Amino acid sequence: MNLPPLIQTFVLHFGEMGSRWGINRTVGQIYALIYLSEKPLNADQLVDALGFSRSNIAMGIKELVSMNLVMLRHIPDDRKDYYATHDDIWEIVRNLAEERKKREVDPTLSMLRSIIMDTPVSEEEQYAQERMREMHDLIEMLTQWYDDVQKMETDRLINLLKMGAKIYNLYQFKDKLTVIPGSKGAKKKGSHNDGT
Amino acid sequence: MNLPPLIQTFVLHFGEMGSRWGINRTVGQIYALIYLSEKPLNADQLVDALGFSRSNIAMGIKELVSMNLVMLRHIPDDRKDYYATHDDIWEIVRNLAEERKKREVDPTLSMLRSIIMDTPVSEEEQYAQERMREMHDLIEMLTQWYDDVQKMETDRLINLLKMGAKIYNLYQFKDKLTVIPGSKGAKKKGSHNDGT
DNA sequence: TTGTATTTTCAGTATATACTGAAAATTCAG
DNA sequence: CTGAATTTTCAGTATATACTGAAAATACAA
Repeated sequence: MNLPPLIQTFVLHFGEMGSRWGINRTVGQIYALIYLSEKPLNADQLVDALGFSRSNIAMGIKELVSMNLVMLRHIPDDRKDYYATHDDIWEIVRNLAEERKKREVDPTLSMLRSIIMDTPVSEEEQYAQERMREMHDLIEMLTQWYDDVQKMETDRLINLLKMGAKIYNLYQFKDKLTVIPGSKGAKKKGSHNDGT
Repeated sequence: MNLPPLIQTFVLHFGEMGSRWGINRTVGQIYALIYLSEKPLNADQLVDALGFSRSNIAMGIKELVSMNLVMLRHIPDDRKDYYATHDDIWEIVRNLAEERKKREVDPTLSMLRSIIMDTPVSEEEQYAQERMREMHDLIEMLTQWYDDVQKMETDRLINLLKMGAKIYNLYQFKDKLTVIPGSKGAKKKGSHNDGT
């Protein structure tokens, strides 16, 4: 590996963290390097820069493409495949979240759904099923929230994040608020939907 | 392994999902079984139920305790150590989130912090550093939001989640809202803090 | 103390995952 | 078509991680 020091530090870090994020070292390093590169990169450039075998790089790229974390690009008069990340880092976060949900949450949710349909045959199973139902309801609530947020445009989302917990201070007074007469599109007191 | 079918399905699922969640099979199964059990369990009961070696169970318990996912309990007139999960599932979610942040986010954030202090020596490094700064700012925004939310009491948090994206509809009208005179503790129009 | 119950550690082994090189498949210019 | 450039596949090998059994450490009743 022969990279500028700043870039090398970042690339190695992503390689090491890979295992904690559910990807392997190669995939982590490939992603890091593409993320930092202004221009799309091809497989040979990745081989040269990172020192993995051609086949390992190919597999890594394949995984990243399937996760929607890197995109195939073509350069005029060049037969090679080039790869780039999204320019918009928020798009990256959305894809990451989507990927994790698919891999880490959805299978559990469907397992829970089916299991809480079954009839418990003992005291012990009855308690266990109750615990599973709690978990199921909680995950469903969180994923519902996630779906709502996932739909928001980036700038709205940023505003919401910046508000942080303060948003709740607004929320808790919702029944005490009213609208200045004449404000276009504003809701009347009591006409809100509390989401239950 | 000899468990009631409902429980066995759940336990095996947690074992399989373990790798995707950054824990191993043993740890996943141990956690699942303790979570479903009404009473605290000791290491021998876990060995009998799951069929792993005593030492493997001990290591698994140790890891779960260090993650704050299971707690040591003692039963009168019994020298054995018993373990239980939190009754409150929201407490579990908080601990899980905290653990993931520590393992998956904090190291990257500190790497980024130090690297964006350095002086880039080339065009290439300059672009890379800009990308890193974007990532740093985004992660910092997300963790700030997370810290805010982490501090909230459970019932407030649930209300907030149930509101989902609808909260933003309230937020965007904040400047058009006023307070019914006499409402205790309510804020006046324009007196809010927009978090910037 | 001593002896027994219990937990923890750790070197060795098994299993799972990552990685490679060679060969096969695909793509596309001529 | 043909054949060179390029990508993909996959069996074999290397590396990393999980797991075990035996031995050491700890806890505590007598």
